[in-house]
Parts: sequence; structure tokens; C-alpha cells
Amino acid sequence: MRHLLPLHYIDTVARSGSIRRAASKLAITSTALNRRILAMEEELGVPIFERLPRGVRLSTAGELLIQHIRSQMADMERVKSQIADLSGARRGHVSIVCGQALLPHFISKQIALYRKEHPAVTFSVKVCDRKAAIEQLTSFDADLSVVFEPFRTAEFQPLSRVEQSLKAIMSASHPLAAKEKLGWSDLLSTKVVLPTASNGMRYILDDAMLRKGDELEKVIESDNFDFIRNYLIHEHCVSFQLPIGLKDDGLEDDGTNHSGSETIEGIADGIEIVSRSIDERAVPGGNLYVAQLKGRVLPVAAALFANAVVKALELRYAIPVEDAQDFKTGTAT
Amino acid sequence: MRHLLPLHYIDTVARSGSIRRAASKLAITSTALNRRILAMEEELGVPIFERLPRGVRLSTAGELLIQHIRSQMADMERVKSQIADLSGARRGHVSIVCGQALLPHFISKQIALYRKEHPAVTFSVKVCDRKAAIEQLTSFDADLSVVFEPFRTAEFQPLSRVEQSLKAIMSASHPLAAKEKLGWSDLLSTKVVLPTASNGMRYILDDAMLRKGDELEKVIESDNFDFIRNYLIHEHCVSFQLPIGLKDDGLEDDGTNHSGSETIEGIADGIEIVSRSIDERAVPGGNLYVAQLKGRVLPVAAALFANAVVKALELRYAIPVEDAQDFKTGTAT
DNA sequence: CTGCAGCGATGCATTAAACGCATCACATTG
DNA sequence: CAATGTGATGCGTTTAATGCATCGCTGCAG
Repeated sequence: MRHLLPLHYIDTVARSGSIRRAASKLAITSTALNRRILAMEEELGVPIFERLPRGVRLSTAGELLIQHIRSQMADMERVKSQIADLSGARRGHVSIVCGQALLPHFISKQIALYRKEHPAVTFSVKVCDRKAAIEQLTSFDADLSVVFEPFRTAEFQPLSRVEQSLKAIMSASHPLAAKEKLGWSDLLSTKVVLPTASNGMRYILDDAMLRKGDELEKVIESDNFDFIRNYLIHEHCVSFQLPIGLKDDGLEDDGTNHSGSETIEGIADGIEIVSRSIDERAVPGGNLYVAQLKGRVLPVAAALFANAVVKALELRYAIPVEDAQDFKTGTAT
Repeated sequence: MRHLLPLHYIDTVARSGSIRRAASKLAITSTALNRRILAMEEELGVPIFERLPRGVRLSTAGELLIQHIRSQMADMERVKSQIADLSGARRGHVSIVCGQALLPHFISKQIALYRKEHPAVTFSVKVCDRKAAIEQLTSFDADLSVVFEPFRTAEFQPLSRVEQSLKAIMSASHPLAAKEKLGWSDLLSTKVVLPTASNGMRYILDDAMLRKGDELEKVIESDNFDFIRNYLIHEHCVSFQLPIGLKDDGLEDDGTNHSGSETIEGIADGIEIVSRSIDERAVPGGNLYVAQLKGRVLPVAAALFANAVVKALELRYAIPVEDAQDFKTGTAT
């Protein structure tokens, strides 16, 4: 797309923070790039960038412009995807940001299913905390966001929502593993490993501690779920996970319960990690959202993948009736 | 804006229906234009235009593209207007389509008021029937639409709505001028002059006739309100007008009633044209909508003018309470 | 049936725009 | 105080766009 090359140039400069760095990324000389920037500012009548000693930064006008540019480039992708869809062959790229819990089982399975139908569609998956997710949407770096307890702004447009109650995970030999469902006092009786503050589950847990007035005995804090799960093998601690992040959350794909099978999360070094329910009165459930940028029309591939994700999610974790309507109309907008 | 010159070229070709005609409009040779079209199609991978013996027509892919292009150009205007607004001086252009009834008094007054505050803002006003109005919005030829009983589609986004009951207008010497309020039998007792079918009032009247099972005695049909009003001078007929289309609809600007003054519409050749209310049971009221294209972010000037129009309209003709909320959220979207 | 008019496509010489190199002026940094 | 990295600018070169003339085609009027 030749005609939006100047736009791409500006975008790259804005991301790079310096004309010369952007120029090397774009494989042109800084001279050429500099001139194009100057020409663009000339046409616009106002500077797009503030000149700093160590580079450039977007001016106020530039902030307005860059938003337009990114929206414009993303929309061109959408048009191209729709045109490609006319000729039957669906191709394109879907960029997703999601919470860690989604990665190991749910998202990977959904992508595999979609790619089975449309092998020409490629994906990129980024892990983001609840705040960065929305930023990725607004900068048009991501098409879709699937995040637990996301940071909601006016630009956040939910496509679907399901409730997720936190599950406790621990070694099978942990004393609490004997219980079917854990209460607040159970959690207070053990050492816990928590995700870092940027995580949605931590947000729920901090809130619970604040309201109860108790502090859980936090011995480890980590932003990596793999590390946390593996640590539980070595010490009798409890940590937390969303049902959707478990290998087996006790549900079939259509949301019906298992016939009383064991809820074994995984085996490492011969030690089983098991998951147990937590009483909702101890730790209230949170919301998992599928969302896009408000007002944006997604490329064909992204829109249809979003539909598939929403469908799978709502089938497995029934959506609350009172809100269902809202999200349906939200999707149609 | 140099970078969207190619887009402007395509848009012009689409509107002209031939590359050569477009080339002369754009003051370049047909060769150059033709090449740019070919280059663009090359980049896109599919033809944008179908080649006909007498010119070109948009292909299916072209239809998708042209919508993107127009949206893109309109959005660039918005960005420019917002950037201009940063430097304090509001400038720009507002393009309005509206029904005939709005023109003589309401819209002209609103534009005058706005231009008093911002003399650098220019306006274009087109008269459209209820169907063409929405088309002008979708093609980005108009920013705002103010139409009585508009043709509503999914792309039509109301910013406000007020009810308007039809008024009967006639020469002061017409027998029915003696009455304060006219019923259905009154209308049946006289000859009438009607607007053409594309008009919103006609839509209401046709509907009323259908439901009553009676036909009004239509002697003249015209799409021009000036002609209609002037004709009433020469023959004892009744025609119709919206309150907002009257010089004096019996209301002050804030919606309160006049203190029993005469409702004189105008004087021509010494004969007064007066307006009289019509019983709602005879002819039900219709809705006057202020609207924009769904999902579009208007330029600063257009958005603020829309606000002013909505405010003036709702102050004068109180908006129905039960629907007010919907339109408020609609505006915010 | 035929010639004419209008259309889009294309080869070629010309022109204008973009580019790269070398260099300057400036500010921060070590 | 030198060293580094930044954006701006003058100049020769290269690339891309433009205009002209022309071709092949189709529908239409005589």
C-alpha cells in the first residue's frame, strides 16, 4: 500500500522516538525520512513532533494525527481482508492480547480450531496485564483482548463476558487438598504464592483481603504462572488460577459437569498439582472479557475468530442472563 | 494533503463514471490518472473498477474501498479541524442536509448564530428528501442531517428527536381559518395542496388517509414549499407545514406559548397566510431527527454546531421523556 | 451497415520529485 | 572539553510521475 507509506513513516518515527532510528528500521536514509516529516508538517501547518536534544516526541497535534494514522492503517487492513474474502480465500492476521491464564489451554485450542478451517490466517498472541491490554487496543497493535478483570475505559468495547471464580491450586499432598471447597479460614491457614499486582486475580484477592481485614501469608510473588505452578511442587503453598487456566476445570466443553472425576491439574516430578474450588463468600468471582476497541470494524478474520471465542466461552461458562443482551447489541454495533 | 491525493483521484473517478471526465475535473491528463488507477489496482491485487464501453464503474471490491476512502478523507478533515482548534481559531466546513421545512427559519437562524461566534466556519446546506438524506451521510457528503420522518437504516445515528404535529396553512380568507383547530372532517371539506411523496409530511398524510379510508381532495402536488404557499393566495386550498417551518408557530424560543397573538404566516399580495393546528387524532405527529452517520466522529465545527441545533430544538420543542435517555447515550457513542 | 465519438490502455521522451551523501549547528554526556 | 547522537540543509544523482501521440475497442447515429 504505497499511498500510506508516509503514514507508516510517521508511525515508525513516533514509535522509535528518533528520526534516525526510524530511518534505519525503514531501510532509508535519515535525510529522506526527515524531509518527509518536514513536508508533512508543512502540509498540516503545525509541527507533528517536538524536537528534543535526544530525538523527537509527538506534539499535541501529533497525538491526534497518530491516532488517525493508526486507525487508518488498521482500517485498510480490514478493507483488504474483506476484499480477499470476496475471492473466497480467507487470509489475514489476527493479533490478540490476553491474560496468562488464557494461554496454555483455551486460546491455543481456539486458534488451532480456527486455523484448521482457515490455514492462511496467521496469529500473534501477546501476554498483557489488565492495563496494557487496553493500550494495545487503542494503539491498534491488537485486534482483540481476552483479559480477566481488565482495566475498563471508554474505548473498551466488550464483545462478551463470563464469570470466573478463582480456584486454589496446590500439591496433592497439601493438607487442604483433602477438602472439596476452601473457605477464607482455610486460605489464612496456609502460605500462599500470589501473582503480581498487574494481574486480574491479584486484584480480586487484594480486594478480598481489604474487605476481610486479613492478610494472606504471601511467601512468593511472581508474574509467571509456570514458575508458580512449579514452585508448589517444592513447598506446601496454595496459589490461585482461573478455571479457564486449568487443564481440567471440571467442566465439559458444553458447560456440563464431569462425572465426578479427579481434578488433577498436572504432574511434575511425580507430584500432582490439584485444583480446589473456593467459596464465593471467601473470594468473589471476577469477570473475563472478550473486547475490542470501541468503534472499530475488525478485519474479517479477527471478527470471525472473535465470534468463535465468544461462542466457546459462553457455551462453557454460561453468561449471566441479565447482562447477555447488552453484549449482544455491543457486538452488533 | 498530498498523501491522500491518490484517494481523492479514485473518489473522483468513482463519482465521474469515467477516467477522462475525472481527469479533466482534476486538471491532469487522463494518462496520469489512468496509470494511478492501474497502479492502485496492482497494489490491491484486484480491479477497483469494471471497464465498460462508456466508462468505468466500481467493482464490488471498489465499493468496499470507496467507503474506506471517503471515511478516511472525512476523518482527516476531522483531525485537521481538531488540530486547528488547538491553536484557538476554529475553522472548517459544516455540510448539512435537511428537509425544506427547516430552511427558511430554523436552520438559517442557527447557522447565523453559530457563524457569529465562529466566522471562519463555512457551511453548505442541501435540501434532501427523506431517502437521499441518509445517502448523503453514508457517502460522507454531509456531516449532519436534520430531516422530518427520515428513512432510517442501521447507519443512521440519531443525535436528537423532537415531535412535530402538522399544521394546516391557508389564506386568511379561507372558511376554515375561522377555526382554532381542524379535525379530519374539516380537511375532507376542502381542497388540499400536498408535497410530493418523497416528503416526510406527505408520508404522514398518506398514512393518515390510509388508516381513515378517506382521500383528501388533492388538487396540486409540488415539491416546493414556496410555490405551495404562494398558490394558497390564489385559491382557497389548505396545505400543510411543520411548526418549525412556520415563521411563527405560537412558541417562544424556550418553548413557552405566545400570549394569544395571531398566528400569521406571511403576507403576499396583501393576502395573509395563516396556520392552524390539526387535531392529533386526525393527523398524528411525526418525528424530526438530527442525525449523523453511525460510528463517525465529526469535525469539531460540525459536532459543536450539532450540539447547538440539538439544544435549540429540544428547548423549543420539548423532547419526549421516555426516549430522551436513548438519544443521550446515542450521542455519547 | 458504416463512420464517428468516446473510452481505456500503452510506448516513449520529458519533467518533476524523491533520494543519498556530506556537512552543519546544537545539546547532552562522560 | 572532547565525544556522541540528534535534526536540518545544499547539491548532484536517481527514480518515479507526467504528457503526448497513438492503438484497439465498443456503442450509437445516420
